[in-house]
Amino acid sequence: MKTRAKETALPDTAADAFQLEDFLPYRLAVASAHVSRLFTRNYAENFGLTIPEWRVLAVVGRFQTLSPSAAGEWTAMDKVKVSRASASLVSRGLLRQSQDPSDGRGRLLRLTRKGAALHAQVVPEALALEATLADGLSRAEWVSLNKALAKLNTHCAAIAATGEDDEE
Amino acid sequence: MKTRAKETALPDTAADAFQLEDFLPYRLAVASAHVSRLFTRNYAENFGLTIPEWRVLAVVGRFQTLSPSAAGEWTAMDKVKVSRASASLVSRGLLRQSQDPSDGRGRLLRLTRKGAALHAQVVPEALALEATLADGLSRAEWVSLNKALAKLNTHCAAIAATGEDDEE
DNA sequence: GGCCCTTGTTTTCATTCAGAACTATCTCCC
DNA sequence: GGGAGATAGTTCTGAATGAAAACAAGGGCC
Repeated sequence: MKTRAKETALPDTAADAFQLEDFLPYRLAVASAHVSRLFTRNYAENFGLTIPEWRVLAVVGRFQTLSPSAAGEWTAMDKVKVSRASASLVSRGLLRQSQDPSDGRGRLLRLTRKGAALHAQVVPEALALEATLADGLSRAEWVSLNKALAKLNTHCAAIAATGEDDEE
Repeated sequence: MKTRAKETALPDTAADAFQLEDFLPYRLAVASAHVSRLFTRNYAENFGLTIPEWRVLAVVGRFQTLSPSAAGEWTAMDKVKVSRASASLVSRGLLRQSQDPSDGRGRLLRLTRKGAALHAQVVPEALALEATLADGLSRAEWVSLNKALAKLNTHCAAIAATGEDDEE
């Protein structure tokens, strides 16, 4: 455009006009990083929890009893991450892990009394932080953001699935 | 106390009902991780670029000449990340770094011919991948997602700013 | 019983990140 | 003009994260 004559005369005007800040993956990554940092700090400072630990706590608190693999599905974490997070929670007396009586390989996760108390304390806090975020948007925007993200997630999962098939 | 009653008005009932998958920070983190992985793979396999490198490339390509600190602002990265990314780009002959004649501390980033060629090649690819993501949503959903994320970003920045003031 | 699958834990190695230290330069102000 | 302090960038450090594979222990099916 302006200095086009100086350097290359390539037909890449589209590339020159590219604005990173309007690029959805960028926006998404930045938003997620912002929000994650907000939550990480809050969980770490007030409860000594990492995000994986918080997720396991949340999902076990919801289902009372859960296998690690089921926890992994609900929290979108792989088994390694679930294993580490629950080991940490167990070591702090927040979670109890027992054998699955119906399957020798399986384990069952369950909150201790202490873990349940923490859960009851953390959830409202998380919702409050979420509400703080929601304050920046109108109700309609908030709802549509949630819907769009949910849809994007399923769409990404679909893309990733087809990608795996193609590879190799 | 498993499912003692369907609904009691106690605070911990709210905690029991908490669904991680409807929690916006969770949705956002999962979506961002999905999308980031998609792009990371693509950039790495096809162009040998990491995401920070791609961001620097994009923003320098747009402004022709840019200081590292300005690049950091445009890419939402700290100076350390910019420094590493540009060092890597320089070492591969994609970027040139020179002294700022008006300030001995400052540097100026600028694409080499090779870097400009890569830029012209990567941007359409990125837009194509973005379009693939957009395919999963209606046009209106896509637009509102973008708007909502932009708004969320500015709101987060505001929250973080006030947080910093309070601390210590 | 033998073979292969699944569940879950642990290890390893490379990458990543936040924080702080460090170099060099500029600006302000005495 | 010369220090104190701020700023631009780079480098270093230790912790966290990730992917991938090794490993242990059971289960299911022939």
